[in-house]
Amino acid sequence: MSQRELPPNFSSAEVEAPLYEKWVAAGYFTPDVASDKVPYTIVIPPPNVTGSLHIGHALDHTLQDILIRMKRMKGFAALWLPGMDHAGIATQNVVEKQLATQGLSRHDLGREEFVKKVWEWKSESGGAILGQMRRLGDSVDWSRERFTMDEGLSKAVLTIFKRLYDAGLIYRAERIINWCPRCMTAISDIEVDHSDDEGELVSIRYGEGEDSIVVATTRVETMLGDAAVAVHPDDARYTHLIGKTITLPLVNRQIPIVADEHVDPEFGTGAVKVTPAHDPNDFEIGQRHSLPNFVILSPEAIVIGTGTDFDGLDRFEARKAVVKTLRAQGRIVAEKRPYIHAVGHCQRCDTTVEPLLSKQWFVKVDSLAKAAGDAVREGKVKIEPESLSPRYFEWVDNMHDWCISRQLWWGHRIPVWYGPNGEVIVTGPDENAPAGYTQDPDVLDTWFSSALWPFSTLGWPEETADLKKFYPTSVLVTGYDILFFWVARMMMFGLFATDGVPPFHTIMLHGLVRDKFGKKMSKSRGNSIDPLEFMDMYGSDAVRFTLARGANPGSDQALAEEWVAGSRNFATKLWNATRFAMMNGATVEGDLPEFESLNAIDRWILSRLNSTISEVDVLLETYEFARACELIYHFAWDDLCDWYLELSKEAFATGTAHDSKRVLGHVLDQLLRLMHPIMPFITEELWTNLTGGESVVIADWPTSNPLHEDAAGEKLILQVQEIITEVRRFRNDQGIKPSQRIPGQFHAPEEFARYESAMRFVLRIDHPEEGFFTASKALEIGKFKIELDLSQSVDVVAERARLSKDLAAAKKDRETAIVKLSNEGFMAKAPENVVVEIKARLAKTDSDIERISTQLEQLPSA
RNA sequence: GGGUGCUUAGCUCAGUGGUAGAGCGCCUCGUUUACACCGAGGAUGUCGGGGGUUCGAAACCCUCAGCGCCCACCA
Repeated sequence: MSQRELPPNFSSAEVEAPLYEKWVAAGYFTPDVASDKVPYTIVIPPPNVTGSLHIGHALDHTLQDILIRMKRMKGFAALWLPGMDHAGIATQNVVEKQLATQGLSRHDLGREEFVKKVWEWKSESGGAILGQMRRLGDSVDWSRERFTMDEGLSKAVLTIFKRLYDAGLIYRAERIINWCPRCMTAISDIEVDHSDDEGELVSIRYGEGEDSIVVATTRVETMLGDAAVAVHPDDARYTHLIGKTITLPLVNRQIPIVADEHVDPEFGTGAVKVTPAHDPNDFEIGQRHSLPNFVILSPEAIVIGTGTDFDGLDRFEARKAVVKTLRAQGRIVAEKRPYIHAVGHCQRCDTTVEPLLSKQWFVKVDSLAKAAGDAVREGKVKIEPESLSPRYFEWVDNMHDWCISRQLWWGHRIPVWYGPNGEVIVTGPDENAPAGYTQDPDVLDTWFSSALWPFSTLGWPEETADLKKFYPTSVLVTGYDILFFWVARMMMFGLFATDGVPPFHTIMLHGLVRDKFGKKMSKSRGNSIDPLEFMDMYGSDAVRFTLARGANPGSDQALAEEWVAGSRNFATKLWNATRFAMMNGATVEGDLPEFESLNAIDRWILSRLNSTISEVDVLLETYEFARACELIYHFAWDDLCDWYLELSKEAFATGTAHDSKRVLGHVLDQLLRLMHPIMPFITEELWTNLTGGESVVIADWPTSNPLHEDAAGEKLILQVQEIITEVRRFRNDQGIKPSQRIPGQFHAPEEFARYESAMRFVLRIDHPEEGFFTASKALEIGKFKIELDLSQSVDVVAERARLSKDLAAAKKDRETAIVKLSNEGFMAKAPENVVVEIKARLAKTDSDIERISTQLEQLPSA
């Protein structure tokens, strides 16, 4: 009769698309700028567009969407700032790789053609991602999409650049920067990943006889560019050499021996070779001692201009060759191999980064970073969870100047023009350089424009209505891994551009998604998870719920297919429960019956609903997604499905459930609203079917009702649950099948009388008939007693085992209670309520022990 | 080297002073009128080791051990 029914797959276009269109039609994605309520905005991160949805993006969007949906249901003018169309080096890399398959590089195409190709690729992949985000129920305002390269953002970039330049915070200088010989561009400090690699530490003797000195290096080839040898000024071993010159081997250049505080006399020989053009430390030493910069590597990292035979060799070939030659000359004093040391790699392509002397544009970060740190220190901006704020401070307080120029073609062109006579001008929006000027060929670091996101997307620098209404934004939700890249920079630029207004008041940081063993996901490991696959298999709601359920503030989450399957099961459970409720006439029509007039079962579920609503509300407001999901899960599954529906079945079956139909309708109505942000699609479908309402997306957020708090009702049902569980355990131990009906007689206190029939229904215990054999078996739970007529004899062995186990447990409880109560310290210092509780526990164990002992004695001796 | 976490049931993780929890997995029984993507029942942990504070510690302090992440210009 009952037919198995499964909900539709809410990730399929047929089911998801109409719901989505409905939300659009309901105006859900258009923020109500006229709303009186305080606006609520969330900033979403600009994902690295790679053409497919990364699980990390899915997590970002899920959490953000949950907050936005909740706020909109609460009546806020909530807005979600989009950020899909962001351009990074990653974007350029993808296209370069495509070109490489045809044996081409970007230089073969030329700047214009290349940018065109990137655009083409982006519109395809960007579109694909938009569609994928939609399947998660993403409540982004699509009309605000595509900001990166359009005029709106360009204007913001030009404005901020000029302001910073005029304020003296952008400058051009020749510095040692991180250079990627593969990408052929400068990259900033944080785009360099350090890893401990196997290298070599080679000690080389410079000079002859008494004036010789030994230096050690891991990059032997750089000795070709040495400009000096440095020692510590207080190092007695070398004082006689300071100021002298020495011959640099292979190159035969005379180089001075200088004294510099930077040198650590404890390390190695206490003498260090100085290569100002190829090492940041050495560059500084060079500056202090006016040393020349010998550039010996090309942008491709090929040795050049040394006048030696090594010219033309790749840096790594040159390293070997130089060692070989020096060894032949007897100048190698020691070689340590392998020598493990930190080596910088390009974050994008993993190529070993080369420190290179180069003329680049920088942002002077001192004042900006200070302000960014102070905003958090002064409490203007809160980092959630707070435990991650030291990470922020550590970085913001120790930041180097930020290299913002990139020798790439995709991105915002640096708005600096050079005149024929060496003039330098910066053009703001709507300004043009005079004829004959040429523009700087470099583009800006992608994070330069990203840092403008919170206000550029709102129309800044224009004083738009959106900007007035929604800036500063309320909360930024993102992974902690992006704290330095993006968050700190938004803080710096936001504070600068808007005269001290921080771009958001809360930074909510979530963790990273890892595989089911808690291991980092990586392509090479093959443990990457594709959220789209899971959405296809289990539905978008299941993926969302899984991600939200795992999102404990600031900590990583392990994700496996089993969890997603479990969430899908939960969705199915909800689907079936609602279907069952509606079959039994659950309704939202009319007023809720007077609370006091309801039976304890109804009052209990309303009371439980009440506390669930208030707790979930608090948890979501404090970004405790995982705990909110747990509460909802257990309320829906345990309280509602396993207990309320089971206990109400008898009333529904006998047609005596008028009030319960209304209560059940109310509970589901409220529960579905509460769950909507977490499982948008299925709740929309169920809620509209149940209530006939237009859309749950525009329904009011549920509020707790203090009148529905009912401690007495909860206590009574708790006892009913204990009784039922005990009887079930007995039946199970006795090997009585769940479906087998047995006759039984209830002896219970007055307050249980009203619920006897419900309990009989659940327990499958029939009223006694003629010939009822009362002596067969009596179960006692507290003051409650059930006599059962077992047609077969009682399984004495099983029953003895069961009772013995209960007895042992009770005795153990009694023991711990007695120990506590006879402890003078405890009695003197423990708070009153704890003492009362322990005393009650003791009383209970006393009566339990007596009852169980009696039962044991009455058992036939096998 | 600096910073910061973690160590609780087979696995992944909750749990900030009052008798140890969840999900998954495992064992037994079961098509009972929502649901086998299910129901009922069950087993499983001296809460990393050692000290200390406290009437009472998984939780607070010290220490040791192991693991992780971030940052870092030590040749």
